[in-house]
Amino acid sequence: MGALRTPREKWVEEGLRALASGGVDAVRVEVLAKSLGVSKGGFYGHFADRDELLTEMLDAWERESLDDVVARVEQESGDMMAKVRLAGQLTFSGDRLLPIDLAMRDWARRDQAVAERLRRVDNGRMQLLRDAISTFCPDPDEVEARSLLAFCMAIGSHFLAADHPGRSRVQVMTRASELLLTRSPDKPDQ
Amino acid sequence: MGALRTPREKWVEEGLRALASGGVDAVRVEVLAKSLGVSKGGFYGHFADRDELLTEMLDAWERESLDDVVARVEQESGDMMAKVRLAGQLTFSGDRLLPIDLAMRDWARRDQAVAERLRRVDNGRMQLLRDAISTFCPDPDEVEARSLLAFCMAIGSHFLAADHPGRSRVQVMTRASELLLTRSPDKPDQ
DNA sequence: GATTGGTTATACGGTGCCGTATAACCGGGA
DNA sequence: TCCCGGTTATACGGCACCGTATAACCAATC
Repeated sequence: MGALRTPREKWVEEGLRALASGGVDAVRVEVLAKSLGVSKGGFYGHFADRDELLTEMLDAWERESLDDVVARVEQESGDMMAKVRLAGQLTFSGDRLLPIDLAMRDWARRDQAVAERLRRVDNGRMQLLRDAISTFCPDPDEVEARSLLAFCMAIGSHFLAADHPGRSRVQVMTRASELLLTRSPDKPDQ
Repeated sequence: MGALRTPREKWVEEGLRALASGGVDAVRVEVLAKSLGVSKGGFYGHFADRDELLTEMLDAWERESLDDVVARVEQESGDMMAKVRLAGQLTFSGDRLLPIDLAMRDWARRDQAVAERLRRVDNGRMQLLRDAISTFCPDPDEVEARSLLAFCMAIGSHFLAADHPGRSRVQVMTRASELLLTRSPDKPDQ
């Protein structure tokens, strides 16, 4: 029998790379073939059509950015806060997952199936935030609000183009994180 | 002389509509023509090529979502907080500007020229937030952090798919806004 | 080393889009 | 009314991509 010379995973991997750098519309099988140094002939041995590749990409991404991440986070020894930091590092730094994540979010706005996947992933991440913030914030409504703000910042900052005169973006984000992830002084009862 | 039957602005308008619902890659000359009930013949009388339409769309959007908005905001009679609310309403509610805004942000990630436009627009909006938050928050670093968080929430919430068990998204955002746009109790000096 | 099965290159028809060319159209000025 | 210039429809060649068909290929097995 012939061996798998460029297996399914190669196509998925290259597809995610194309998605990250050019959006869904940049995922073209003939383009991927050229990037892999291969003709598109073999593609249709692995996939029925382009759509099948796209859902395969969704599967791979969901697994990698949700299941794999929570697996690694759960065996983290530190406290809740350390777990959140680890999860953030795993998915939002490194040049691989972040651009894919952002592209997925734009894609999800126009495709219901993608939105569903994203919902699963985001719910997983939100739960991490809730657990961490709950350790110092007693009001569940405020926990939810802070979690949303933290998540929105992690994502939204990549979609913002504003400058911060005299400061760097990371400086501002560091300060913002302190506001969100730190016990605020007790409010005087009003 | 012949009259302008479907003038430049019509094409730009339809282009922005396509951008809003399908991203830049959905802005196709022949598609717009069909939407306008016209053949593409006339298009190339107004524009040299598709790129010229795209930059024209950028011009129109920048004008409408920055210049027009600040003009209307400046003649708002209320306090700073009211101005921010008005600006937010003008650009983030209504079904017109918001989807265009989101599409622009994704586009900007792959096109430097678009990123420049977005920067101008975002800087204008950030300044509104700074001015408003400064009225009750004395620490300029914290003003910057709160402004970033508020802006990130306004944008990022549209890219998040997470649920909030037992609450609605607007409820959580309302609570989050209170956290950001309201004086927090003085910290005990530590 | 011949067989065999999946894997691959190549060629093909079809489609959607770009930008050009050309001729028909049409309303205001002579 | 007749021209005239800009506006438009239509047709065209080109390109990129899809999915199919077919034959060459190649590694494992016999």
